[in-house]
Amino acid sequence: MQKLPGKTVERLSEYRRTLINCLSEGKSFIYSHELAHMHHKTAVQVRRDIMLMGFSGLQRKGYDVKEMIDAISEILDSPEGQNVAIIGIGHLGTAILHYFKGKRAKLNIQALFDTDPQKIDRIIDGIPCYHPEKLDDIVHKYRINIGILTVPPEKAKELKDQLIQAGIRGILNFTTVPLKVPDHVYLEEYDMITSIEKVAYFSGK
Amino acid sequence: MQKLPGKTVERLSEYRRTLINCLSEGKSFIYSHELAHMHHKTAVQVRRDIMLMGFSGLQRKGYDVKEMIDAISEILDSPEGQNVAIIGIGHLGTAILHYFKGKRAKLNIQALFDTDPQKIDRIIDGIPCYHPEKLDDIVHKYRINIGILTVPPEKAKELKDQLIQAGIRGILNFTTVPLKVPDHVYLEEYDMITSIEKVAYFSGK
DNA sequence: TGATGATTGTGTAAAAATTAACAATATACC
DNA sequence: GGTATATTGTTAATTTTTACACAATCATCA
Repeated sequence: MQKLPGKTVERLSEYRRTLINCLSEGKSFIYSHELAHMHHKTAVQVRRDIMLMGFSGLQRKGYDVKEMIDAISEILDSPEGQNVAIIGIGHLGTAILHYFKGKRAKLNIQALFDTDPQKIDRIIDGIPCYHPEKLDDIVHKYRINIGILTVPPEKAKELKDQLIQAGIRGILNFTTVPLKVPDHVYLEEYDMITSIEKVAYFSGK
Repeated sequence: MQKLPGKTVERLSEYRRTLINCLSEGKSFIYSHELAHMHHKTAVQVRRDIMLMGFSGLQRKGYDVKEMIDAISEILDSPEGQNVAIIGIGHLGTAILHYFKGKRAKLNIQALFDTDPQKIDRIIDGIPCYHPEKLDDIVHKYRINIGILTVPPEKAKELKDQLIQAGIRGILNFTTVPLKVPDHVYLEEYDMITSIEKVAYFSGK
């Protein structure tokens, strides 16, 4: 299937989380306007997103929560699963590890990398941590295709290059340095400072 | 001045960081296409952003780096500065604290909040940490107007309400729960899981 | 000093994203 | 069983964002 717009993908991911909560609360049907309200979106947008992914609801009853979770998972999760590495196990890397662990069956954090001797060759929260010099080996061995970069800015470029060299397909860059990647690698960047500055700007007079 | 588009504000924040690096490397002028290239943007977009904020460069010489930093700061930084609190000093809260500390003269992290007895009434990285029951007092005392929420999802709503009750103007929500806020409060939400799922989606076949 | 060429600034066009509008339809109620 | 009504699905309109195109301008160098 044709790739969906990035914005729609983001929203589907968000909807899914909410839907999982709904299900656990025993709610089995949901209206577009309910879901919209929970996400500061409009009902039309929710319906359009759902339409774009090829799912449908029942008129006057809304959407079957369980079916919709499955439909979103069908889109977002690759069937064979994907393996993830976190590069840089400082506070941010650790936060991501905790947030994520066990939440998504199809996204497995397989390896951590850090230069801290206290961490190298230890198991951290169930996941082994290695020295970055082993990056190439481990990426191949565990078929890792996604790297999450949470290293200090001065190391970002070097490790990005190593990840690409090792054949990674996607990078999520949390460092403050914008990175360049070749076309066959998907790059997503997020910058906390920017978010904070944006809040500061819009919450000021 | 009229508020700029959110996207432009984000880019200005990013440009500023790059420009500060340029300056520290002794680069005193920069072309729109150079800045664009560093940020995966087009030169036109950079020029338009600069135009929107009312700054100008010199034809054939580009933009004066120092002047442009000042121009962006004029836009993004409120002159009297803004005071920030981080609510939840787990790994993520700590990461933000470290990332941010001392980086922006006009955004002062004034207080931390956490329920961990090990942290309450201690100074963490130079900033005092309090029990959330003191939130209202401290927000007023230090004139805090921005709150960064990095608490477990089940506590998000309650602490959001307390922040708003205390008169906060902007919230940056890093929890996985979408929040509702009244119109006079600016809300920015970021969800790591969504970013990772987006990378997984677009880096898959 | 005059021609050249690179770069900015910006009106206009294009593309992308969002919203409005409304037909189709299934449910609930009488 | 018939009617009213709430909700979906989708086309069309609108708005927002980005890119194109090019005139204006100023350093540079012959």
